[in-house]
Amino acid sequence: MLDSTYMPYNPTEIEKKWQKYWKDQSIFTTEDNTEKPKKYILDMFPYPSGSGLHVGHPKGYIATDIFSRYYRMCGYRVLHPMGWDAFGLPAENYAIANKVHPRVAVEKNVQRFKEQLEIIGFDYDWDREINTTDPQYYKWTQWIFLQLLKAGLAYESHEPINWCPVDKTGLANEDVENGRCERCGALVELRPMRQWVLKIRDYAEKLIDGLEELDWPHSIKESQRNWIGRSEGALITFKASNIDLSVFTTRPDTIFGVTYMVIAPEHELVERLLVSKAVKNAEEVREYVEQTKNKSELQRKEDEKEKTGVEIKGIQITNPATGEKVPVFVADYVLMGYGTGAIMAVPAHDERDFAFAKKYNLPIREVISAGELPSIADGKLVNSGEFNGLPSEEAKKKITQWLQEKGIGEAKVDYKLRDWVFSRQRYWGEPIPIIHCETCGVVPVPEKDLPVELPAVEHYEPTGTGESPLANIEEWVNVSCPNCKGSAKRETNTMPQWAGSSWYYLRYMDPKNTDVLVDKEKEKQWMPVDMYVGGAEHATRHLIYARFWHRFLYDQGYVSTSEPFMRLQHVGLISGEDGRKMSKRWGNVINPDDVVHEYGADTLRVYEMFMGPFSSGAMWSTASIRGARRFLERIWEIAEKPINKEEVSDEVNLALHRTIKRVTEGIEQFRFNTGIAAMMELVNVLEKKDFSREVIQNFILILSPFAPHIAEELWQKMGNTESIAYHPWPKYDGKLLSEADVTIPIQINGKVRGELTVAAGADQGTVESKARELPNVQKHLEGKEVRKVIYVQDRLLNIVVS
RNA sequence: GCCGGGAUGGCGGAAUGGUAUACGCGCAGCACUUAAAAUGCUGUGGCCGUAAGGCCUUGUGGGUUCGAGUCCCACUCUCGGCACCA
Repeated sequence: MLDSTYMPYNPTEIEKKWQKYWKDQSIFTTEDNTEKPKKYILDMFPYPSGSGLHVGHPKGYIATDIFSRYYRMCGYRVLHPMGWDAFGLPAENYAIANKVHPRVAVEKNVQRFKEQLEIIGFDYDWDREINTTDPQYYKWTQWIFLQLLKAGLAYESHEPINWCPVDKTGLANEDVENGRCERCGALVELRPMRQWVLKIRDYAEKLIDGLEELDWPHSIKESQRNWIGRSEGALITFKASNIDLSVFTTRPDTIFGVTYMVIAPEHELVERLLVSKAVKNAEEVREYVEQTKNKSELQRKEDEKEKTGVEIKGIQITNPATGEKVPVFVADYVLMGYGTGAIMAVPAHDERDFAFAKKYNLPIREVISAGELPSIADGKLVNSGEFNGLPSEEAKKKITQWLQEKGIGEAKVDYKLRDWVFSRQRYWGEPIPIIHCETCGVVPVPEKDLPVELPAVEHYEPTGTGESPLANIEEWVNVSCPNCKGSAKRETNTMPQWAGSSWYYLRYMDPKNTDVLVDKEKEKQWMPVDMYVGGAEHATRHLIYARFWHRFLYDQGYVSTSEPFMRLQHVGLISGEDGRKMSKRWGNVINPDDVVHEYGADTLRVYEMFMGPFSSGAMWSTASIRGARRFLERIWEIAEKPINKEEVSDEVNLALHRTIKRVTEGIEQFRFNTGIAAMMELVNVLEKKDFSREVIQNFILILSPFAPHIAEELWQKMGNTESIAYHPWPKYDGKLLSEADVTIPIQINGKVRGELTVAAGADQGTVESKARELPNVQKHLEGKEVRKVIYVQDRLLNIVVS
């Protein structure tokens, strides 16, 4: 019978109690003690949308919470902060839809998010909370932009860019998915516009090389490599009497197969040729160029199958390899955005050129022997003069060298990565700190005048004209030039949502000291981030942009590490019970507040970590969450059991140490599901066996990162007066584990016919003779000849018979 | 099309080349209850068998090995990323 002090498990009560205790006692204030080793554990900070959190959002935060609590107990000083990525279109659109100022909406949403996070019992140091929309924060976002400008990495461009007609703003390449706006799904148009652009391409090589040293998921590294898209090839200049045409190719070995050339319609050379009078069909060409201009990116992609183009008659270019004169086409299957915007066409060895050549009856000359045409594979060269017989690989080098000697070619590495279109024609973002002066031109705002604050306005809806709503605020726009004091206007474009998140991890190290980007000492104490956790959708946006800015700041000497995030883990999405993405639209949203009220925060935490591998997606299951609650209730009951023994049985002790090992490894490797399974197995043992005080104490310690409230409560009930959060993590006894008896299978011809429990390290003779005594083994050996005996110590015995 | 994952009971999933199906959910039977819920106990991959035990089983087909979910080859399906990228 349970004694009179027995209380049933009541999470509502104890969770409130411990959350208040942690707050009142500042338990999770970041430690300054630099004697301790550090761990910087970071979540991708959310942006506070109007709809609040659903149960999928906290999954990553639960993981970093467990991770940080674990390392704190292991004696590390831990930095585990949280903040708000509050600029950007969603916040602004929400504000417009609900007719409130974005600042007001953000404040309200932050409040709501914070409440939702707090009831889950996270160990965030809220003294370090940051918000990208705080002028003291974005002052430094603007400052970084000025440093990029100073370093020649920011420039104004008037090239056509992606324009979203619904969101009424320009977009970066990364914001376009299959020709549609990533955010709203509208078809993206091409618009020539004045834009601020960052030269991320200059960092392509460094961004690829830097991936080497990172402990990131393979898939993310591959995505980034893919996105940056490095290819090695040659830059070759083709000459005609009046023009030079420069092309990039990865297949210089096919140069003898060039039978025509193609220029993208947007190529500036087209216009130059048309005015030169050498062109006989200028009208026709001009018409084609006009036609393609009106095609959107998407239309161009849809037209993929049917290649179109028009020959520029009267112009011929000499193939330097053959000496042959070849025609020149304008065709939109050649993109202005990659390489030089012009290609040497090798129809025999390129599928696109092949299709085009077929359609326009152009010669197709095989120069690589590699099967049926068009063949894109490497092979041996044919029809290639002195290079005949060489394999492609070697020919690429030799031909490039030969072209170089002739002064018309060189080896060249090119990238798919586009420069970063950095301006948005919207209100809710960091103003770009630039002043346009009538006499001095582009003038950076002096650093002492930062931040350039976003003015308070009544109307912040997008204008749709390609100008930011800020352009209408005359008293803000009109300023005097910092150089000549003459009349000047502010830049009215704002920065993209990704700006503030490209350096926020630096601000957490010293959030109050906004006089510097980051304190040098503090930066050295904490960087790099040891564990970064967030969604996979950021693979080619945030994670590339942040690496780019960080690498730039490193090159400029502002930070001490070349990479910001050493280890990265992905959160797998939680979908609704119907298997669909959790969304209002499907009515399948599960609110974490409701789960906490019904089952408790500890149950939510344990359940989400137990659902499956951390980076895999999982479906929410209201039926399954009961299992997590039962697990905690059983622990509660076990802790109520009177302690009968101070001496521990070997069996229980072994079970405990096995569990400590598995939980320890589970946390370090982000395999929380198997860690929890290990603890469940221990519960199964402790329910049936007597155990000492030490056993249950150690169990509560390893449970505490997962279910901190119940752990603190039980810890206190056992007479401890200090928070469990800083109690040393138990160590498992490796010797105990390796010396324990082992049960090994006895196989005959690889089939299990029995098992034996023997002392660890038992020798073959002992095991074999014991095995031969087993009746079932004898039965299977009868009348058979033993050919071979395989013995793996502590693992198995396999008798091979014929 | 190219690049990268993945496929294990009714379900989520576990397994350094060494007893496949741990742990949980669900389900069934039993106990408690007037009853239900909750809780506890027992069972739970398939087939044969009263049992002991046997045979089969990790998407498909081959291979390496004493031994393969795990390694190799070919394929099917599936999920992500990229895609007229020269």
